[in-house]
Amino acid sequence: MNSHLDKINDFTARLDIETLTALNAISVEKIFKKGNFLLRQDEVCKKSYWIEKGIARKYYLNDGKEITTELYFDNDIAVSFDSYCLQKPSREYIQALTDTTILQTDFGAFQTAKQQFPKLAKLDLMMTEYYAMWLEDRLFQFHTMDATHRYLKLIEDHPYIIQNIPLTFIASYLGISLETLSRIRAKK
Amino acid sequence: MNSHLDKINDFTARLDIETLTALNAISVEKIFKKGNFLLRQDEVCKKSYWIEKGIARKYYLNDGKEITTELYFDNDIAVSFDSYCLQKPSREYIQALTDTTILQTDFGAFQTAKQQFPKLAKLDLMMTEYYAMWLEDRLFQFHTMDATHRYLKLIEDHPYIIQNIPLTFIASYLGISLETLSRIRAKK
DNA sequence: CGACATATTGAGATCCATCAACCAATGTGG
DNA sequence: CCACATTGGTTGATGGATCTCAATATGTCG
Repeated sequence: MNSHLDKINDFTARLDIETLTALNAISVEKIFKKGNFLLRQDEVCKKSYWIEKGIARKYYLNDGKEITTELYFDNDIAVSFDSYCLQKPSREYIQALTDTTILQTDFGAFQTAKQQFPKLAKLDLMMTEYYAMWLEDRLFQFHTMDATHRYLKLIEDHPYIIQNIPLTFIASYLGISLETLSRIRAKK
Repeated sequence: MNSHLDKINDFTARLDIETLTALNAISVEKIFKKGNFLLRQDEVCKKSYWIEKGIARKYYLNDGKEITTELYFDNDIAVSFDSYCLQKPSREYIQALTDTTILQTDFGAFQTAKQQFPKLAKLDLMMTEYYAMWLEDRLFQFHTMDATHRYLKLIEDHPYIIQNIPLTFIASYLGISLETLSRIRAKK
């Protein structure tokens, strides 16, 4: 799985200066304070957000309850995927959980840049593929693992997660109740 | 969600003759008998399979038990995604559930063709995006709906499914046991 | 210190899996 | 054309995992 991420990193590391310059030209650094929103429901996701430093989460409301769909750390890229691809209103919120430094890239400008710099188009495809594989893996976990195993897998992959993120968000990310998560943690 | 599929159909409908000819040149029609495998575990998925007519499923083995991850009908495209993208051995099987006519396209030839015909590259991205959105939606269902609602959603989206596919596969696709599915059906 | 968010713990209810028996339709070999 | 196996589906009893509601505890920060 991570071999694809390696491929992406390798690919970006080898980008020629012209392509990199073009990418920089359409990107802006921004800082979001803890609790602030990079994106809200019903807004169109017009930027991709590269998390330089900090923690963020993506979530939506279902029956008034927040369901966390993704957690972001350093070097992750955050978008509300269908809103970004289709440029339609987002069902999801993206929120900074700590003070977070972000490099945001404009959707429209990126589409234009892709036409001039084919490597950016290639990069776009690779990142989309990576996201699809990540989703497949997450689905696999929901399909085959119970709450305890999903939790163990999560802290195995991201040990630092428990120090930095409130349990409520982790529980909802794992698709279990806060109470169940608390009990799982009490046991082991 | 389906607006993206519309976009794809619209896009393919408008492809120029040169691009279409190139695509045809690297595609072959094949027929698989009911029960036969388009792809087995540990093989590399070197083709994409466009289902012209018939039904197929994708599944993997977990603890010796089959878990169905996707069901395919007319005009769906089947691949074992990570095996196809990374050209590494597949965890998944793809199997014809009826006699099935398929247009298969070679991975390597398609990569080459993409360089010559940018519209194929665009198409590749669009289809990958569509798959990611489909996965997001499926994850959403696992996250928010119980067995009954997942079943009702499935027959709402694909009413013909129950006439054509054994309950065992549908149950495992929904992430529930055969018995539970049977009881759900008995009720409503 | 007080106040509000965050986490733990307990008890009961609910969903669903598992195991096992059973049934109906279909196919096959003798 | 019958005896029997196979496949696909149903039904019942039981237990385990997890949710919900509610009470209590622990933080954390003004």
